[in-house]
Amino acid sequence: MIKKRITIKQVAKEAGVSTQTVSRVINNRPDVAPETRQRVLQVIDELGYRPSHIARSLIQGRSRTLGAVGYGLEYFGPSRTLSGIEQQANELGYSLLLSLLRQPERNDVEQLFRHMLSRYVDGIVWAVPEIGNNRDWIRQEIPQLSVPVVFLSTQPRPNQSVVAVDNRSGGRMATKHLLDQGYQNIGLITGPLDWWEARQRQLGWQDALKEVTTENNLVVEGDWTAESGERGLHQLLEQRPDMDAVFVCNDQMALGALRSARQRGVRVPEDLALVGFDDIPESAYFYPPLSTVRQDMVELGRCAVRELGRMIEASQQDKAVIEPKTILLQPELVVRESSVEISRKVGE
Amino acid sequence: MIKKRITIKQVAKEAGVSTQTVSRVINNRPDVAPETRQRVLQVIDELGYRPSHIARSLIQGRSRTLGAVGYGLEYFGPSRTLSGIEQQANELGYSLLLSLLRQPERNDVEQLFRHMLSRYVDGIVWAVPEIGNNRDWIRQEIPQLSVPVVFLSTQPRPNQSVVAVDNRSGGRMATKHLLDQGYQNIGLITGPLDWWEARQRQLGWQDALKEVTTENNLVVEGDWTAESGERGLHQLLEQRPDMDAVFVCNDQMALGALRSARQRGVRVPEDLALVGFDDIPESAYFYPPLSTVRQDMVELGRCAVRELGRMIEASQQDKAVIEPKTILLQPELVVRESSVEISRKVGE
DNA sequence: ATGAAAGCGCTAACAG
DNA sequence: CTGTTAGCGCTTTCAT
Repeated sequence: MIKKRITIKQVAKEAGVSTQTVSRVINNRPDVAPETRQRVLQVIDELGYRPSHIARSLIQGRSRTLGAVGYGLEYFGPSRTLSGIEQQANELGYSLLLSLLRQPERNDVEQLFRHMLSRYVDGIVWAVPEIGNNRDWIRQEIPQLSVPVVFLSTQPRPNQSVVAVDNRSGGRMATKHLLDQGYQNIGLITGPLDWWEARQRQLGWQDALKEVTTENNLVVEGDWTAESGERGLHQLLEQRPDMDAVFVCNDQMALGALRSARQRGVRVPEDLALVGFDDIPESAYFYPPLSTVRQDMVELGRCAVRELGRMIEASQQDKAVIEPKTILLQPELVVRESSVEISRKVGE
Repeated sequence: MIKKRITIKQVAKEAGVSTQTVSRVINNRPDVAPETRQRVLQVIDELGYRPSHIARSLIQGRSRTLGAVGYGLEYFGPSRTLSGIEQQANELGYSLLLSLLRQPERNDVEQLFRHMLSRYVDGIVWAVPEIGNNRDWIRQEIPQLSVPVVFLSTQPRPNQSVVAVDNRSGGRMATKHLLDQGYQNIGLITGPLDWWEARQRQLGWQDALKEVTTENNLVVEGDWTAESGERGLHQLLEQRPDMDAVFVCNDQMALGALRSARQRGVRVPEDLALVGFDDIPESAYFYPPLSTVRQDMVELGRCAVRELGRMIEASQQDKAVIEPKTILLQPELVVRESSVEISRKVGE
């Protein structure tokens, strides 16, 4: 049952060559005589030999492994992102060392980094939302850090590589769409405002309304949950009975808002139009189907890993360190019934 | 910028001791003089030394890393499960090497295992649903495998450790609940029947109906998507206009069924009761709120890792190899409005 | 309580 | 084309 690991030495002995030659074979080096190669390959097969990645890592100081730090896997976005990260890492020939944060607000970054570095990760994808000042460590830690890091969904910073969805643009799209449909008083249910992404969506809403009066009582802060969306809409409608549309900053809260509307006898979209954010698979089946802003989280993850791969390559070749980039992915408006003028006309 | 790794040697030299002593200190061995320890610790701190996990793994033949193989992270269940796996692994002091399968039906298991073993994982959590015969490899591969493996959501097999939710019991609960509420003709929208879990839920439905006639035209096969739930209910209602309740095998399909009912003017639960499966966060906000069967996927993952940890310990100590266990987690019925008799009475 | 030697499994840098 | 010699960073003997 307890198999002893078969080493390059045993293969070498069995094949009557040096370990070097075996090494050359398993690394597909060209400078091996075809027959020798054949023989070695056969012995490898017979013995069931498999190279030790660990030994290689030790020598080369790199492990072909990427560290991924995530948060909130229970939500739709983050799990898609991780999926994208894994896919791209895999395609680039990297393994993934996964760590999940439980308290994204204040994280013991130092220890986490140490942990990953002690495992010789070649780079790190930081897929944790920027909340409060949970990025303050960057300035202190990063300069001493010996591997490239890419940040996801983070406010762009000089000298850092960041990949994010353009939430502001998304918020603008959603709001502009509502204006285009003829709605006048457009409320906002935000995410928790210590989240950078939530603030960006709010800014987008403001952008779109800039020429219209932007009043304070059109905004309520939610916490991403359906429950907060339900409460949020109640409150908003109390404050502003004349409100005829709301940009709700994620689909879950929009679902809550939908219930809220139903309970108050407010028809969507006839009396009130709603646009969400995220395009979770369920939102097409809400009642009514929810207009929303789709962000391609899988692509976000892939994109981050691609960028990280580039940085790793560059640092390996000791070229001038690659210029940190900020990549913004554009979201896409998905129009469904919860915001469509045509229903509105019919309804009124 | 390019930091050279600080080694135990440098620390030893700086502290005026041998590398051994340093090793003892960083491993918290008792046999070091207090003063020596102090000195070494101080040098470690000054130099910013961090032990290399890789070197340790090479020597000890273990890496304190668990391999996790997953699938379908974009769905609610699997991502929760992974979250649980990561949590428990972390608490037990293990890192996680993550691999995601893209085609769960036919997977190149061999290569994946090799990959993980070459990285000296101490054990593997196989969190891929059992679909078709994508477990056939077990008999061939496992005996030769040198590390413990725990299978999630897999049909229990002799000599394998399996942790799964009791889907059959869940199906029974859901159906029995509908019977208890006085519904008579209870249909079924299943998941894809090449999934073991889907078949189990179906068996649960059959169990509950065993004394009632179980007719074939009460069953439709879905594919877990809302769309298939929508189609499924249409078809079922065509076939059996007398049907007054349906157990829908996941919440997404139930959402589709809800729409289907609405479109046909069928009231839920007055004309038709619905029970789902999973208890995704949204289902409490469906219209009407969905009764469902909750499974604790986080606990599933945790439980699997705990079991794996035990197996690893045992194999390390070379005790008689631990007896493979099958652990079944019980799901829990969550009753909401989509199946409640009281509404029914009111409605009729 | 501490140190010296050996080596985990492999590759880099030379030689030949 | 192939072999030799080091040594990655650490721990495990076994001394002392």
